[in-house]
Amino acid sequence: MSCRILEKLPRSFYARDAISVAKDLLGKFIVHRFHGVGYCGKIVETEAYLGPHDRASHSARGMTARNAAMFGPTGHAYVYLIYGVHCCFNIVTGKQGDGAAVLIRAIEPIAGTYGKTNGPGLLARAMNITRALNGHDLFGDTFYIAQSPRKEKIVIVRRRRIGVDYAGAWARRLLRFYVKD
DNA sequence: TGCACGATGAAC
DNA sequence: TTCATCGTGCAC
Repeated sequence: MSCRILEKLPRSFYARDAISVAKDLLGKFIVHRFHGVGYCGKIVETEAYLGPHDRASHSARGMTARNAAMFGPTGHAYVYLIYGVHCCFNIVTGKQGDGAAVLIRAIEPIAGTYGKTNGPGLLARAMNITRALNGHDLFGDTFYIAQSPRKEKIVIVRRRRIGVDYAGAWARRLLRFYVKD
């Protein structure tokens, strides 16, 4: 499959503010190899979670056993369980200790995926991303983010984040990004 | 030790 | 539109 030749994103890509990373991740590829199967998907929707000051963020209430990975080194994965059922895949951004991350909400299936991919829980399942990958460095050979193989023009749409109404003013900020259509 | 809640998904 | 479902975090 063509995913093998894709170039990994440099670590400096993630060492920026979550908003920039969330926008720039659109169109990039997630590659995951597991039990001999290669999963590959194009990122089409993300959300930025800025850090402890962002009330909608998991890091808003300080570091706990669950969200420790979110305060870890940039470019690592933060995978958590929501509603006791679904896994959600995030990428740590900024500097270590920032508690900032970008949630991957939807992908476009390229290879190896099964089922739907248009939701945080669904895409994790489709790509076999589990909590075993929590804290995983995204620069290994089995799980990483890669450049888009060809330069394509994408139209980015900004919207409010989903399911964070409890976060007050933070819930209204336009921190969700997706590719038009 | 108990309980309320949620960055959801699937059924109806 | 409604509900199942259960790991977390926090109250007691």
